Formats: sequence, C-alpha cells, structure tokens
Amino acid sequence: MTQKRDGAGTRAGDAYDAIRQAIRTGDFGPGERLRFSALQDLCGMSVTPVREALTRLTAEGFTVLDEHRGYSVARLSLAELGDITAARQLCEGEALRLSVMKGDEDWEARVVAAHHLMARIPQGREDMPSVMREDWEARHGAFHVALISACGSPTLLEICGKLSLQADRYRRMSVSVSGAARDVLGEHRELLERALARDADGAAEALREHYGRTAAMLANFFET
Amino acid sequence: MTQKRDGAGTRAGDAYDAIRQAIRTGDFGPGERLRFSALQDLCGMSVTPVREALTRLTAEGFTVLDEHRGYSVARLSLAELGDITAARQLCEGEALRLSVMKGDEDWEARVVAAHHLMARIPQGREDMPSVMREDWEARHGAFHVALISACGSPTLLEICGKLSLQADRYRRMSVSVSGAARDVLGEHRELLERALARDADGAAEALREHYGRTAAMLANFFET
DNA sequence: GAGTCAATGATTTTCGAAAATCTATTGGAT
DNA sequence: ATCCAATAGATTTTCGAAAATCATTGACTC
Repeated sequence: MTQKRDGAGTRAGDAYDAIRQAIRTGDFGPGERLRFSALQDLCGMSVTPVREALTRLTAEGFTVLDEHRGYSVARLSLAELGDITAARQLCEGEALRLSVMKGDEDWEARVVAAHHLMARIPQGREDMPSVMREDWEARHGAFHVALISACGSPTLLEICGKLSLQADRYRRMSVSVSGAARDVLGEHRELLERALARDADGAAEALREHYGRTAAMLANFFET
Repeated sequence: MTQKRDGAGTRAGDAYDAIRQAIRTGDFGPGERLRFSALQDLCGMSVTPVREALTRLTAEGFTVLDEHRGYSVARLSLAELGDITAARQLCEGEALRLSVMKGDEDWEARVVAAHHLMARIPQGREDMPSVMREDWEARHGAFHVALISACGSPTLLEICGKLSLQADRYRRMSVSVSGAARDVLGEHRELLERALARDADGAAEALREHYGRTAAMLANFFET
C-alpha cells in the first residue's frame, strides 16, 4: 500500500476533510470556484476521490454544483444566516426540550462534564484575544451536542448537526470575539442550570435566545 | 456524443434517478446489498457515475455505506418511522404556520390549484383500488409542497423535502390504501380550508394530526 | 456594426483497468 | 477438535487517460 493513515479509511474521506477544512479556514472563499486541478494538488490524489468529496460537501451545502460547469464554494448571505438561525432555534430548541425531559443521570453527567471542559479554558487566544481558540470552539460544540444528546431522535440530531456545520461557517466569519457586549459565559451557565433543573421549556427558550444573540452579533460583519 | 438525453445533464444524475426508483419500487429491498456490478447493469454505465449516485443517496439516507465493504439499502424500522414523523410534524408544521401567515394571493392560487388537481383523480387504481396511483401520489406531494411554499425559509423547505423523501419509503410500504377507516379527502380539505382562512395555528395542528394518522396507519404493516 | 457560427482551449465527466481492501477457505500447528 | 496464519476470490476504491461539454475567440454574413 502507498500509505496507511491511522483512522482514515478512504482517500475520498481524506479529501472531504481537507477541502472542508480549506473552506472553513478561508483558503477557498465564498463563491470561489473549485477546479479539480487545484483540489488534486491540495489533496494529492486523483480526480475520483476529490469528486466524491465534492458530492458530499454539496449535499451538506458547503459547495454548489453547476452541472458541466464545475463546483464552487457556497456563498454566505445575511438572509441565509437568519434562515439557518431560525431553523436551528426550531429544531435544536425542540431537541433540547425533549432531552431535558427524557435525560437520565448519565446525560446529566455528560452535560456537566462538557460544560466543565468548555469553561475551563478561555474563549480567545492569549496572544490574540480577539480570535477564538480552536479547542474552545470544539468544546463549545461538544457542550451543545451533549445538551441535546438525550432527545431520543436520531433524525433531529442529524438535522441539528448539519445546521450546526452550516452555522459554523458564519461563526468563523467573526474575527472578533463579540467584544464585551455579551456574557457568553453566563448564557452557557444559564443553559446548564435550566437543563439540570429540568426546566425543559426554559432551557429551550434560553437556547433560542442564545442563538438569536449569536446571529445578531454575526450580522454586523455583513455591513462592514 | 453517444446519446443526447432530453433534460438529463449527467450520467450520474440518471444513475441517481434509476437507483432511487429501484429502491422506491422495491426492486432493491431494505437491507439488501448494492453491488456495483449489478448497478452498472441496471444503469448501463461505468462505475464512476454509479458511485457518485450512491454517495448522494447515502447523504439523503436512502443507502448506507460500510467503508470498503460496500453500500446497502437503508433498513426501515418502526422506530424510525415514528422519529421521522415527529420531525416532520415539527418542521413542516412550523413551515405551514409561517406560510399561512406570509402567503400572498399567488400562494393561495397555487394551493387551490394543487388541491384541485389532487382531488380530481381517485387515490387508488381502477383495476386495483388497494394500490395507490402514481399520479395521485405525485399530486398529493405537490399539494403539500404548495402549502408550505410561502414560508420564506429555503432551509426549512429543504429539510421538509428530505424528510418527505424519507417518509415516502414508508408510505410506499402500505399495499393497501388504508381501508375506509380514514377520510383522507376530508383531512386534505380541512388543511385547505384552514390555510385559506389564514388560521395558521389551526392549519399547522391539522397537518400534524394528518401526519400522525398516516404514521399510525403505516405502523400496522410492521406487525404483520 | 451587430449578430451568427465554427474552431479552439479549458474543464468537467466518464471510462476501463489497476490497486487496495475485505471475506471466505484451506492448511497446519497446538 | 480448535485456533491461527496464509492464500485465493470477490468487491470496493483509485488511477490515468479518453470523451463530452462549456466558454472564448475570431471570421463571416446581413
């Protein structure tokens, strides 16, 4: 074999990761065209797995296909940000409500643990406090996943996951960490407390507000 | 060129249609393995476009991929039917609520027209009244699409569309047209009336009940 | 001068075969 | 008899090149 990657099973999977990361970090900006030649250079493989990766990315909304004319990075818009946010408020709000109602001890433990890991490190970098730390973002995502993990609906979880990936592109847009105008710590703590207090509707409402604030903050970056 | 298909742009698209249809009609049953050799025979093309079609179908939940071990048709389960139904009630209910609130004259016209086309033909076949007519199913789907078409949220519409495709697999399971235990005509008329009366919450509630009844009916086929 | 059409170049899409991986079987050792 | 390793067969996955399609350019007609 040419190379044995640790966990990665197929080249198509590697290509998927590589291209998605390149889009995440802005190496390929919104609207930018994605030529196979360039992607083959980036991924170091033939056209076949690259094409499969693009098919998947397109299904998830990261890229757009114009038949016989090629792929390009999906554009971002203020309207879509609002749309995605509304959908998240609906779906993840309900998922959280169900999760709080159905969650058992293990769920509580997962939520507490995830919150602890997130609260344990600062949101911004030490050298550049205005830029989010990669690991904080990961733990932040894990906390939100833990919150809804007991909802009992694989379908809802999948929808929430995809919406979260979409929203992530907008989240990354914000160079600044929202300034001091917002108490992110407090918002998360409130989520945690209401969840543990089994206040299903309250937790769902807090989550919707949480996402609403995030969207409102990000919306500023479209007017710059 | 070898052949010029009317509207079809790529072979991958044709493969997607062909395989999905084969799954819909039961040519490939739930859990059945999908070998590339068989699919190439079915579609009459090389492995590349078939693979792309499977990638798409997998993203939409029709098929399942076990890396290096091949694709197979996704299994159906009573649990998933309930799960999908709940998600539809949530998402499409909200979409309908928004649509009724925001819809303009053109939307009203679309809804009335779609309902008329659906009500114009019988649900079951003349020769085999227990089997649904293909064209009725198509018009039924078009009516539901028209109902939510004014919700203003592309994201929500996409989610509803995908859930509808999933649910379609279960809908097709039912050999019988639900017997006389149900007034499908009436349910749809109620949806139409509440929508036109701009009773947003009422329409949404009627839709949720509509899907609830459909699911309850289909659930019987798992106990046979 | 505007518009149509054919030729050219760039790019996507598809093919057929090679490479990699998994599954089942056989043979042998404990 | 059971378990493990090596082999063979079947299948997926990837490659490199050919075919098909789209965009551009320039000539030609009206």
